[in-house]
Amino acid sequence: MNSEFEKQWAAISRGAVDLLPLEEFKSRLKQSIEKNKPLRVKQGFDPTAPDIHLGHTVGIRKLRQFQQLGHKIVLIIGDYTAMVGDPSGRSATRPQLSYDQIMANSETYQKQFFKILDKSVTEIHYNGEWFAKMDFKSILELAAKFTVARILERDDFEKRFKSGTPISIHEFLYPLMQAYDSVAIKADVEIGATEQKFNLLTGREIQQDYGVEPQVILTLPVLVGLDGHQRMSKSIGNYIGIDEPPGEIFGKVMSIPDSLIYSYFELATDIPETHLKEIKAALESGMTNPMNIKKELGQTLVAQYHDAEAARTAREEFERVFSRKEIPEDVPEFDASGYGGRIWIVQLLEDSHIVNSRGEARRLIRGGGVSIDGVKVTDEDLELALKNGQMIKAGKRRHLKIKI
RNA sequence: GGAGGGGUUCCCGAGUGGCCAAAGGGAACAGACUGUAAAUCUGUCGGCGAAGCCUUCGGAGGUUCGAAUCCUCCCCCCUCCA
Repeated sequence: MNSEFEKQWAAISRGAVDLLPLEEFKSRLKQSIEKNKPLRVKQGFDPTAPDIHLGHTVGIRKLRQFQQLGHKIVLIIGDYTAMVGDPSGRSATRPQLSYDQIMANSETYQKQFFKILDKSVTEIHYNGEWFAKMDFKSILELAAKFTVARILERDDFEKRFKSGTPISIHEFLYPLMQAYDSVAIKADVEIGATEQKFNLLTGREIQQDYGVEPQVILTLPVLVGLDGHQRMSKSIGNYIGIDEPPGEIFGKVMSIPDSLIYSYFELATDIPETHLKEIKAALESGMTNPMNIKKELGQTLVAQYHDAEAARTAREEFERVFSRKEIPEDVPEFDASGYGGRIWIVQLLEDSHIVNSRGEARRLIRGGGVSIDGVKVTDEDLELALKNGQMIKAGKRRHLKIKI
């Protein structure tokens, strides 16, 4: 029994930043093992965008570990909280989404969750299940359980308040809603990123107010996005979606700053501990070209969300197109048969939607970014004699094959 | 309700009558280089076959030869007081 606890504790605490309150957490786990009663482990996701990205997977992968240890995972799809938008870590109010948009997103969310989690043993709830039924009186009761001073303890609110950035009342409700989710599903454990700590702890207090045994909490590091500074987020656009095509995932991985390589391995992949150590050593020694380690990261992630074959292809494709500057495998064709054999290059770029405007086409040409069959275009007035199979390249990623 | 301060291009932010398609930074895109769609450096960064013209500085009117800049009304945000 004791060794079972040690085993579980090691798995659970790996990679975690905070386990609070620590002793309570341990005893809850012990009890669960002794009584053979799985812990109810909760995490909420607001379907504010159609994609689950690598940042989400940090938590989801932790959930899977719990699941593999036999605990009960309870996913909350925050259809109601999404209408507020979690202000955590944000410096401005989120735009409010329409309900239809939210529902459409939650569809894709569910599909993507179960790329990682085992659907058959996962409990899933929309928080609209309870919030839609709440009347105003119940909302007042909930709101009365917390004070403005307490909520202003939260760093992001405090900053906004002090700097005079608007905070709407409904944003104050967010932590209470998330906390109430824990009441509704009787969570034993709630997990989230470190920036969620306040919300998670609020859950404890509100649960007690409603006579439910308070949850313990587990926080995980925030995954930094492609830009290397801000947290990975859909709204910032610095993310890798797990549903993206192999080439996209691989390419985006290659675009992260070298400094992020290790944390991506640590937080977003399944590689064993021993290999993780090797990677750390390799990065620190400077003996290995970080590019190669990054390629391995890209391949690992593609394999994780597609398969090993796709990963290999993505890598080969990347090496072909970007390292050797050759032509990619699949180039979109453009039917240019209607031009009578000749076309102004700028017009061609615009008509094929490879650029957004003629101005952009001109600029690209001036900057030396356009080539035809490998020959750089220097004249923006060029009247191109069209040939079947001609390859047009605009910038490093946009290719076009002429079809007549 | 009162007093004051604001709303500028994707974002932040400068600009208070012509030199403003609007400084600077960020993002983005491109080029060079390379060890990568890293880093670094350089360039571009509203639209138009490019000449000038058109659209843009919260909205609608107005003053003026000329308005992001001045006036009027309206909308929105912030601060302090009540």
